Amino acid sequence: MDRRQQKTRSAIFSAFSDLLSKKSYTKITVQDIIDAANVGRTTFYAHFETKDELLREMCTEIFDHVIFDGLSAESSHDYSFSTGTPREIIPHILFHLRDNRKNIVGILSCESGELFLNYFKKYLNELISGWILEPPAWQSRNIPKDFLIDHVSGSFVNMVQWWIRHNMTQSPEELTAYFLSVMGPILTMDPDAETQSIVPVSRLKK
Amino acid sequence: MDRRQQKTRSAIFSAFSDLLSKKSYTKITVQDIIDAANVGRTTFYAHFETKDELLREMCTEIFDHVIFDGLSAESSHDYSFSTGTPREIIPHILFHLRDNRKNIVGILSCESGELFLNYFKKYLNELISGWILEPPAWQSRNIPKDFLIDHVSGSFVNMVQWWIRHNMTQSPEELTAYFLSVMGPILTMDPDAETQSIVPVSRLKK
DNA sequence: GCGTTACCAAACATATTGTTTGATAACATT
DNA sequence: AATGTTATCAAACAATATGTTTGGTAACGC
Repeated sequence: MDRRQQKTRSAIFSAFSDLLSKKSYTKITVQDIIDAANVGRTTFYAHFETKDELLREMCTEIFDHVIFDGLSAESSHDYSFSTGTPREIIPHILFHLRDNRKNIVGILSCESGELFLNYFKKYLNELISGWILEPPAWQSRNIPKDFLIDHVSGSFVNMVQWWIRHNMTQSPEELTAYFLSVMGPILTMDPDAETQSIVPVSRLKK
Repeated sequence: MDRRQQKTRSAIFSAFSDLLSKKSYTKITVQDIIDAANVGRTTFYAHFETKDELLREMCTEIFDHVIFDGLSAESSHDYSFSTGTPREIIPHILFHLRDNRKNIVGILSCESGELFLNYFKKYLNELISGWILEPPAWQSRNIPKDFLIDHVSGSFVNMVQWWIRHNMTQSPEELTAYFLSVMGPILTMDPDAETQSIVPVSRLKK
């Protein structure tokens, strides 16, 4: 890809990210972005059709290259997430989120964060659907599986929002413990399931 | 209040609600609302300073007069929610939501629903904070109480979204059962707690 | 070095916003 | 029923945002 394109693209992303930390998405105009990124009007529209598409692409970029790339690169060559338990993967994702807080917090901490989190949730659904305990247990209670998936991914992004509101002071491990606790027996792919659902706290506090 | 004001106000609310079911909040212009409500430009701005304020007021109105009025009117004269268990109150709220689906679905089913749901969540927090099991059980795991409250209310609005995506086909009781199940032992104000919480993991594993 | 391509400023038509005007009619009050 | 008040309206307004077109410049890949 042409270096000029890359430069422009990242200038726009960066400017947009900055603006999002100051203003709500709705109030940001294309003109604002153009000014902040210091690019020509024509150039902006050559890259993105609308402001909405800019947001969408930025979300995709962050999740693809920042969060999940790290995952697949470190754990194995498998690009899917079938390897790894929630207990391993969750803190991993949280670490990456915290590492990229500069890029992410601006987007999440304002009104527009909701849009971003929707994309996040969609990404997570694929991952999480493999974590839900299969038929015998939960299905037998006639709770639809897609309800459970939606509950787990919704709870996850909800937790991330909570984390950010608290300035990410908790450690990823701590947060993972919270999460697995409130998920209770829904997630049971974890080999050591009995330590998972409850209590590790004694160990945590040491 | 002047009848003309009421008429205008509800005309705007109604028009806005209709528009929200067709377009995303961002794409709706004040002009659209004015045209749909068939009111003068000046009139709109006499009622609402901005489109955002219109949304905010509409949310407040719905939650105040539609959802929670019904609650306090039927259960007791107590305006707070300290009476009643989650098992009683949750289906109650869900009923009211479904009764008013015409007003609500439009707001929730599109992108702008996120804004609305944020208001919803704030309303719920007060109610839910009374439902969280106190110290002995959950607190001892060192999970912050505000995390739990946020998790419960977040899960609730998440569920409502899921419900709407499924055209509210499930009954409020069914949905309540789902909810209490996934909440597990977090909510234990319910007298008959054993049927409420999930399950006895031992039973699960059989 | 050459052809391609991204970039830019400037100007453009169109649409939206929020305000001001002055006139009309519905309203509450007596 | 008369009166003073107030909500409504259309029309016009300036200011701003959107998205497109133009033609010229400079960086790029090969």
